[in-house]
Amino acid sequence: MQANVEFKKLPLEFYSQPTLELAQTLLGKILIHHLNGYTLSGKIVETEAYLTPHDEACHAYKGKTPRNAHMFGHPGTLYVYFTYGNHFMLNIVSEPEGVAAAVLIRALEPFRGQSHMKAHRNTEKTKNLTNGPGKLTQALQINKSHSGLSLQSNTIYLCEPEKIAPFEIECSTRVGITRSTALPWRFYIYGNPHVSKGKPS
DNA sequence: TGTAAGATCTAG
DNA sequence: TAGATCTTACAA
Repeated sequence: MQANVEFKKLPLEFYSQPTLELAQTLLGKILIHHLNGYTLSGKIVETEAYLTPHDEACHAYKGKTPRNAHMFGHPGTLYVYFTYGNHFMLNIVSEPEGVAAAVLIRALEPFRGQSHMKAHRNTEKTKNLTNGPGKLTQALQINKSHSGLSLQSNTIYLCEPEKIAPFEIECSTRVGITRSTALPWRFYIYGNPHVSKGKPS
């Protein structure tokens, strides 16, 4: 008997939709990471879209570099990068190969493996585990070595939740950037307590 | 080889 | 509210 069949892995074609639509449809999906024999998972509650060629805030706006190469890859690939000396950012690559676009996962609602997440984050507050892009990668132990990994792998992947509670999608300007700040490409589940404290203008 | 900037977080 | 922290990119 397989007890672990309650979730259905999202097919590759799911990631082929336009980036702005993908950023919205990713809300409510379950992100799963199998690590050292246990499972860490959470529901996506906040995303941001980054899309060339019109987005100056996108890492690949000035062209392809070794750092952002995965952003040009297949849809459904992970793009993880390191910033501010301390933090990894988790992105899901979208658009056909050769087009630089990705959706940043900004916040999760913790689901499985919360005790492990608390240990990774060195905190006891569930609310403080994954309510920010740097926090969720620390809680789920995601780092640069995962960049370029396919979401069809059995290590990290996305699933459709068994029951989908109705929710309202809210959009706003993006957080923490200095260029293209007017684009309303941040999406989150309205009223969810795990959404990060963004300061949209 | 040197310098500046950055999709953040935490403590005070 | 400001500082920590270090990788990446770019110019000389």
